[in-house]
Amino acid sequence: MDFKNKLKRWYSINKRNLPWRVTTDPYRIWLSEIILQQTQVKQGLPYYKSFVKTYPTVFDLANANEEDVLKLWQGLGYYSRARNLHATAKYVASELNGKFPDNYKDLLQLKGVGDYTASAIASFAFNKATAVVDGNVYRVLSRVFGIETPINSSAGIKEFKAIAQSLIDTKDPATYNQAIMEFGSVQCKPKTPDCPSCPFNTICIALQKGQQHLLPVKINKTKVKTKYFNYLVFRDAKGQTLFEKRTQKGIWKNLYQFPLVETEKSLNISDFEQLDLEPYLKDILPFDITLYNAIDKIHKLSHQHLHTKFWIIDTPELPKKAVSIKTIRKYPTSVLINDFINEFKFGL
DNA sequence: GTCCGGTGCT
DNA sequence: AGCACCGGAC
Repeated sequence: MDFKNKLKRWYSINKRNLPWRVTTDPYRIWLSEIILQQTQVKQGLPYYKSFVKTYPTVFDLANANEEDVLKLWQGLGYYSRARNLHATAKYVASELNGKFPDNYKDLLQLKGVGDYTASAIASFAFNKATAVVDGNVYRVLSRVFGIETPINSSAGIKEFKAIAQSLIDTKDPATYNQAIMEFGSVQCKPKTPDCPSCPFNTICIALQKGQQHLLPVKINKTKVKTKYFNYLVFRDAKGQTLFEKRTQKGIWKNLYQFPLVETEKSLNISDFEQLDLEPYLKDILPFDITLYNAIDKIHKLSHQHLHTKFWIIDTPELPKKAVSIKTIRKYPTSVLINDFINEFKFGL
């Protein structure tokens, strides 16, 4: 049996009864698809019901106040969906006589309708053979066929769309589309796929390799944050400095560093003098401050760019916890601090 | 805490 | 291509 027939057999046994699956009314299908974007069935279902009840037709929704629509949407999140929903209802009601477009290309023009939703409505309401590709489809196809192209790359988006389209049942595209998404949602789940009972467990490439959890591949898009670090490099008459353990979680936990002040932006000397350094300087007076590096030293980590300044603070006497500068190389520290120590040499 | 997920905008 | 938008599951 081929992929689509196995899938449809699985679906006929395992499908949930959901109200948008027993209608071909484009309005209700569109409404359900907008609600279900970025939203699980369990969370979206009560909203779907209340929208259908409050606004049984696209004209009812078009005639509503935006505030009332937003109120009904309250709690679902991504509120631009509700604003787009209302705008599209008004457009369909007034410009299209209440008739939704019946094909992928025209559906795509509607506000709030992207590639997935246009394909979904075209197939569910108009029986067009346009394959849907949502998060479930990416997961199922990448695992069953062992496709490692990142799903959030332009190559991956094209590749998965083409594969989905090649697998679709052209005789009954609506059922096929429902089936593959339901399968991804119920059986081929992100964290705990039920492989032992899976109809594809004899052909699934990911299962053969034991790599279900590694697929689909996503490019790490952890955005790089810019942070501004100011290290306070104290020196006293006895050749001591303050060097302390970084105990907070995150980078460099349990490594040693000079006292650190993180700021919102890069500081010049007068900014620095405005800072409230009370917690660092309460036992330390008088002092003289100079900036070691006028240009920020930029230290790059995978997810952070640290713009760093080293402030040299001379003072006659430091508190008891101060350590001899001669000993600081013995402490574990970051490359950033180590490079500074090697470069600055503390005038030695 | 981290992961998950479509569309619109730039 | 990168980011903003939100709430829930785990």
